[in-house]
Amino acid sequence: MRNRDLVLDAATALLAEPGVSLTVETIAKRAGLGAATVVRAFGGKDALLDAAVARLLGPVVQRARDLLAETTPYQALRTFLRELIAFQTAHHAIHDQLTGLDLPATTALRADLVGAVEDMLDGARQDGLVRADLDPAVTTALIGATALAVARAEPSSPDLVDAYLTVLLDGLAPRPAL
Amino acid sequence: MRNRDLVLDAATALLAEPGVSLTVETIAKRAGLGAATVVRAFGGKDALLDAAVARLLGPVVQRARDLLAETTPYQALRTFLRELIAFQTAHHAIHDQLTGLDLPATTALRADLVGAVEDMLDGARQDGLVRADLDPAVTTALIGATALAVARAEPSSPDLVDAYLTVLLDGLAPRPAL
Amino acid sequence: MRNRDLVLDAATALLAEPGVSLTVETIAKRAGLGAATVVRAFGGKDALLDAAVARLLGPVVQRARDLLAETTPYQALRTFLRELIAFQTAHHAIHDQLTGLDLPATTALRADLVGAVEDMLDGARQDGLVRADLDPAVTTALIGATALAVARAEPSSPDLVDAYLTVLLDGLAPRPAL
Amino acid sequence: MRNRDLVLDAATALLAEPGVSLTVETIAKRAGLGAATVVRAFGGKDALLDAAVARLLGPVVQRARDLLAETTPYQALRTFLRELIAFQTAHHAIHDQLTGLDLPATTALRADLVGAVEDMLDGARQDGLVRADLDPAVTTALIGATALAVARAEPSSPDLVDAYLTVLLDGLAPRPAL
DNA sequence: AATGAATGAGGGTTCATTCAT
DNA sequence: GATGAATGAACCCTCATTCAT
Repeated sequence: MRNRDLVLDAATALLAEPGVSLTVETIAKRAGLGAATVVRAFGGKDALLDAAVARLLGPVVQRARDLLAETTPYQALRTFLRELIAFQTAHHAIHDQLTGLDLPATTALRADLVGAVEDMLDGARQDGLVRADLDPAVTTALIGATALAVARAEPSSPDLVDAYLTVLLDGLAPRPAL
Repeated sequence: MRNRDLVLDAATALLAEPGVSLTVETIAKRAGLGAATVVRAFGGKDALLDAAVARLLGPVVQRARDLLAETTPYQALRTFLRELIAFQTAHHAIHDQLTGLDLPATTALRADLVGAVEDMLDGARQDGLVRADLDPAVTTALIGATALAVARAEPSSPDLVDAYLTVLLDGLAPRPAL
Repeated sequence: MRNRDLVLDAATALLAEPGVSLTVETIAKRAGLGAATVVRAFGGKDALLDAAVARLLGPVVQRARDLLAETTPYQALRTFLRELIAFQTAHHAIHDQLTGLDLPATTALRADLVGAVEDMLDGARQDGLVRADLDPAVTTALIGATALAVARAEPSSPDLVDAYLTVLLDGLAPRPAL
Repeated sequence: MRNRDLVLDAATALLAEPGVSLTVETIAKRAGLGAATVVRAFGGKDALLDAAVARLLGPVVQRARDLLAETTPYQALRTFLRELIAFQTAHHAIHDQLTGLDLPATTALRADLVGAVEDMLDGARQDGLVRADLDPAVTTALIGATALAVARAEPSSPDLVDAYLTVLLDGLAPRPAL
């Protein structure tokens, strides 16, 4: 069963390469296995990709939870957003090829991740560091959508990420009294 | 050729319908033509979709230029961003199905559009309405990436768009003197 | 669309050859076409076989109805059973390869055929030529099951058919008064 | 080898369950063994199924011989046919999944079984209880084919079996003198 | 010029069988 | 001797593209 890991490694690697086909055959070849073996090990392409993405996403969610426990919500948000973008940049192709597939584990982890970001935002709002005139859920959705987009922007540059974080956090800051 | 328009209309309509297959046959059926006619009229699926997307994007670019001529850069930016997001929301599926295709006309128009936004930003910056501590090109890229993402967010809601524009423009505002 | 007939002819021919694989590729090769063409013409293997079998079964059902109209029920039964067996013998493999497939047209025609046989039996019973101590539906089922089996027996011989009809009809005759 | 029995038990059980896949893996899982073990124990799927069916058929043949020794041929025939049908009904799927396979042991046992039925028929004919105007071999073939079909009829009902035996035996009875 | 028809390439999946452990 | 793992072959199906009509 160590081949499960071989397959997941191969799928992960391909997920990080933009423009790749991401067929079962491609994954199998990358793993040094036959296509049938790959299918058999996971029971279908969807399940395979679900497992691969979930394996990638798991540590990210954990990191969000850890940051929430270790530091202030606002600081957690700053740090986590930067890391999240770095992660998504590194796995550039994740979202591209996955539309229309049934990925229950991935969906669940994404919900966890959204929840963690919402917790960060709520805490920061209570600490007076995030404006209170925006709906929390909408704000979380906004961050989720835009962070992903920044990570996947072509070409991706550190400057873009810096600019994003600057604009976002300044835009989220409480409005100064007039 | 009148059929070119029929095909483009059909492709445009299908581009706006999420979850549709967007095969040559589907487009042809929608256009009331045979599949071979569709291919022959454009020389391939990529060229067809390129033409369809370009035809959609053309008026958008023109609108950006018009706004620049009619009003202040900052106001043009505000108005255009909202309209751009509405446009992309309406043609939700555009980006989904187009990854990996070769679309030269679309690429060129996107460059035009980016240029127009950059002009808006430059003008607004010179008017003192946008912060000057961010690289113009990077800022434009940031807007391009995030506006697209907000438009394609699931579920799309007017609240999300409002929150996006609020946070973005506040985040882009010049920093108050301390 | 004359290729629909080509495909149906090929499928019919293969249906008559015992031991053949009856794959889409086999059918296509027999028809002198590509496999994709065959699938495209019918929308799937099941639909193709359904059409082929239905095309075979249609005249058989019609013949049953004609016999009912032309002659006495008992005579119709005698004649039809012999012809039915001859038909099934000629298309030996029909039933073998079709278990588990979804064949709506075939199923409907089989129901028609069963209905016709039941009409023959009912009429013959009322004419006093078939015993009245057996349930009509059960008797029809009995004939259907056994006629098919006789037709598919290996090796099939005219003697077997003769013996079957003799035994069946004698066995179905009204019991003589003691 | 004790595993041979495990495998045969599993195969036998699956043979009795209609709608089951009857793959090597399914059989192995049912037997609590690995698929490779199953194949190695018999040298192939055909041999495995041949052994399984033969093991089922053995007692049936023996029962036929016992009945011939214990009672009159006609009574043996009546009893055996009912039991044979019950047996085949219970192992409904036997014939469905076995077409096209090479099963020498099964074939041999079927020949034995046919021989026993022929003996029953011959005896009954000599006792004046079965008509003499039909070829013995053909009559045996007729019974073999139809009994199997009745057993496999869908839906199987006791009424159908009763009707079959009634019609068959009445049809096989000597013709009354005119 | 238009198209119905055809298809080659490619995708996912199943399964009996083989082999290293 | 037993098996988890691997796989080649085979199957059904989709689709952009080509071609004879």
